[in-house]
Amino acid sequence: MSDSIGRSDEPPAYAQLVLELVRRIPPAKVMTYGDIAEFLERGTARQVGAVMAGYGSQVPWWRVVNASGQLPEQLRGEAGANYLAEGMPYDLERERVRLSSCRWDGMA
DNA sequence: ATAATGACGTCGG
DNA sequence: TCCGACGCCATTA
Repeated sequence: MSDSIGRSDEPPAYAQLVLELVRRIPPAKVMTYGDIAEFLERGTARQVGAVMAGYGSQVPWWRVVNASGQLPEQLRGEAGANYLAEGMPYDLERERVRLSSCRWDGMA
């Protein structure tokens, strides 16, 4: 066990913080990995990426993109479908969202 | 203890 | 705009 709590197989505390935040990103809005780390004042963009890689499937993962408004090659297809479905400002040609108009600051 | 590895980010050319 | 070099930092080898 890595920690004394050793409690079950649920996501580590940090992962839960990230997942909670991702869950509240409104439809047609996104946050970058770096935005999330900054908002939580915890971890770094890389850390957030690691959380998404491990538990992303449990949340609206397509609303978390890199600073270029993109996701890894393999997820672009599925993400694109969601973007179109919720009206996300999306550049089909470059396969990336327009951060200038859909970036969310974390405030409702 | 050292090195490689990532759903990353900034900067310079 | 695109791309490579670096910096970053927990995790894994």
